[in-house]
Amino acid sequence: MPQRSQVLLEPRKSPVQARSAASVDAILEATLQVLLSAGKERLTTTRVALRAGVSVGTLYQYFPNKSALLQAALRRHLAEVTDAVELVCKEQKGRTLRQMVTALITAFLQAKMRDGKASVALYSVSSDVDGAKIAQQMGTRFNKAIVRMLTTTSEPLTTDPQLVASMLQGAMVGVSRRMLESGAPEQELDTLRRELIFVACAYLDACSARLSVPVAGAIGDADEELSSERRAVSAIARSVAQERRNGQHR
Amino acid sequence: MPQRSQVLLEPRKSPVQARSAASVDAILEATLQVLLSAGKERLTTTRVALRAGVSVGTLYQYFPNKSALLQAALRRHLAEVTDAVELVCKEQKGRTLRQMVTALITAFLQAKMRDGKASVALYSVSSDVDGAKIAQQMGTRFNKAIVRMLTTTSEPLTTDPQLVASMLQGAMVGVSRRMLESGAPEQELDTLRRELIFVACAYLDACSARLSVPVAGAIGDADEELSSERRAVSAIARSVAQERRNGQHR
DNA sequence: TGATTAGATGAAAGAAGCTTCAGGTTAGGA
DNA sequence: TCCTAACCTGAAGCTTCTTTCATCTAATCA
Repeated sequence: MPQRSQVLLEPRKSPVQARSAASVDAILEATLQVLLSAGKERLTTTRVALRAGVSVGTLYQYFPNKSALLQAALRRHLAEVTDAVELVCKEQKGRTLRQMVTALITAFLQAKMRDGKASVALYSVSSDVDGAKIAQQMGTRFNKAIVRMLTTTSEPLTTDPQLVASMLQGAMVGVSRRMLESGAPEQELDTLRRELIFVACAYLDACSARLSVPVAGAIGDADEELSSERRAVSAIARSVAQERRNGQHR
Repeated sequence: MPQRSQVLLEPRKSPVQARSAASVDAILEATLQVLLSAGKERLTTTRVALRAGVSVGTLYQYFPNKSALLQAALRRHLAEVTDAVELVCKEQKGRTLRQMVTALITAFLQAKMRDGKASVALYSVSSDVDGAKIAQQMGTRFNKAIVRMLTTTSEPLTTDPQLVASMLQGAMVGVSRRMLESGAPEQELDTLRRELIFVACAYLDACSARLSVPVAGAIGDADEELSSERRAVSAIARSVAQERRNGQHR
């Protein structure tokens, strides 16, 4: 198995007639199915072709090698999730931070769970195949979308939006992955979703208050741990005042 | 390549004399080195043996197959991190929630970064090899340690500790993974660590206040998003009062 | 309808690495 | 010192999958 060093090559030949477009789609779909039913170990190009109702030769007409095939499948899946995220981020511009993260988290988890099994199956594939690179690309789009959204709020978000986005993204991806790999996703989903929103809200509340409070964390000898605690305290104090002003959101 | 369905088989033969124990260690060490220098694709049992200064035959005397070898290497690495976490969790019993998470996050990141490159390299391997199973085992130990720690606090943590632990763990693992795969871990490390602590503190503050506030989230028609927002608000309100009482922690 | 291009086929070549095993070497007790 | 068990060696067998390519069929257009 000559598995040579693969670059991210797209289809050798782009579909011109309708039937070939159908083939490409069937092959990609079959890839997922085989991954789910047979597992990564038993996924062979011949088997995928068989499942797709074509011959291996046809498969190799559109994908230069096995790696490219898996990449395409992975990219397709991740793109779905990322698209969903970008969409909500666009929709939520100008809203309150809480509305933003609530919508964001809900949309993310929904997209991710939409085909949760596929997600898990693809995790196992992403390590070959330069999956990290693809995941990172999506991660970047993800991140940028969040940042763009965050910067449209009228609330005083005094922390680097980039950093805030990293935290949110890390927590979301981390928790969802943990859930997916735990075997019983559906049951925990709603609990985890609510709690994740809660975490995000608590964090953002604290963020939008941080530096707004007079001096606090800037002065003094404080070791870093105390300093970070202080920041949180300030955050909370400030947040209450603001909450009172708003009354309600949405 | 007969890569047959592998169970988690440990060494075929346990080292009796000193030299063989040394061999096993050298082999495990070499596995990591080859993984780092050559990458997963080029990791062959022969190459590992060569690097370890033994012959393939010797390798197969202690590991029934390639898979078992990789499993052992992965397990060894994850155990280091988990051990570190269990240790801090034990040390921090009885302290304040903030002290707990500060120590926890610091220790976790330190252990994880201690050999960050190995972490990343092993990510790529964990998908073959039933790595998920191993990771999950460690995840469970991780989780239990946190829960045990959390339940020793005197502060009013009104949320299911299991759930809190899941959030903390998800966020920690998610953020650290994101960082490790970003390519430039060292630079972001400190910023992310501080912020992660900040997130955790904000969350815990909110948690320990949640239900302590009279009724709030229990009554009413509120759709779930508003409800979760309300909980956060309550949390914050309550937290301020408490902060004032304490003055300082640690 | 004939020519031309797109698309499909699948047997078989080739590769590459895992694993074995028959035979050598070393250590340590009697 | 001798013997036995532990340990080590590495060439070669074996398996399995990827990928090719010569050939065939279907669509499109003049």
